[in-house]
Amino acid sequence: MASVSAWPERLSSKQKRAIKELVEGQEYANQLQILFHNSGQETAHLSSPEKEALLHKILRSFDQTLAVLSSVESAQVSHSHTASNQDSSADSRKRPVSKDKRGCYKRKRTEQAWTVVSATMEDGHAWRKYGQKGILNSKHPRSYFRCTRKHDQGCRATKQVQRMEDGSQMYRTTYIGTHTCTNYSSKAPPLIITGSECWETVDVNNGDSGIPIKLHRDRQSDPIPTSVAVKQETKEETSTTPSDLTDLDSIMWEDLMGDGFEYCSEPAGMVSDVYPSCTDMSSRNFELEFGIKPLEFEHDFEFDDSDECVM
DNA sequence: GGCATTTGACCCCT
DNA sequence: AGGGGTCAAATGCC
Repeated sequence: MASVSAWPERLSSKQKRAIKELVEGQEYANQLQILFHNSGQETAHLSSPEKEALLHKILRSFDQTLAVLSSVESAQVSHSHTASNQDSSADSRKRPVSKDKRGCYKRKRTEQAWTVVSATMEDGHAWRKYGQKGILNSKHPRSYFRCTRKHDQGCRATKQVQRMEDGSQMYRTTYIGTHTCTNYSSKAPPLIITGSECWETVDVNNGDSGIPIKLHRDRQSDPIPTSVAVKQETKEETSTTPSDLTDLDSIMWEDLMGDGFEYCSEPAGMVSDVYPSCTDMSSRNFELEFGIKPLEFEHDFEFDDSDECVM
């Protein structure tokens, strides 16, 4: 168990509190995992309310963390807006050119991300394309979209869409960040699930929406398509619980958490095989969320506390 | 005119 | 150093 005592000095109190909350959540998750491990054995007497209480503690911990991080972030955003408003006109396009400033930005590193394989790029949200790039060893370019509410509501959701390499008409869409806007139409998300290439795809019905969902099941260990996984990646420090997902995300989580779906509970070793693209931290978060194995948060990660690029 | 898309430039990260 | 992500001017569309 890592200690939380040796904070980097430059971390703000809020950031320290965020880390503390994460550590607490980790402890609760470990406890819960032990309970599940031992269920049916000597701790079978433990009531499910006890487990529920632990679960609530974990969720609360993540909520607190996200709240703290959000406040830190919004403070930084408002700070950068203040700075930029001082030296530029209202319309960024009309500001004195300064081509040097092009591309001046802070790359996002803290957003939750997950991948969806879909026959369509539509998902009920309004997106605006802001870029397209050819990707090395990929036949198809990758398109970059941001939420159309980015500016008026500060929604930070983005997505990347790329045609599948297998020649099918499917698109692999990576969502980064959750919608904080209220722009979501009632249109059901087309597809939810993704997995690694070693999983096979099974079509099932998506209830009212009439849009087929492709489930990826593990051929090796799960002959019956009950095991579903969302390839959820969390970049760096941010961890997300279903409770903080909004709109589309909530629906997705409900679909996944509802009857007939259960999360993979393969041994820890399998996790890295199934989710090869996850970063260290994201794997940990995945394991944490699914209670797969005990984990240790690194405390030497850094919050990006530097000033935003002034446009 | 307003908004979306295209596309080359620029910068971050590995 | 190079790939990938983002910016923003130019352009297109309604």
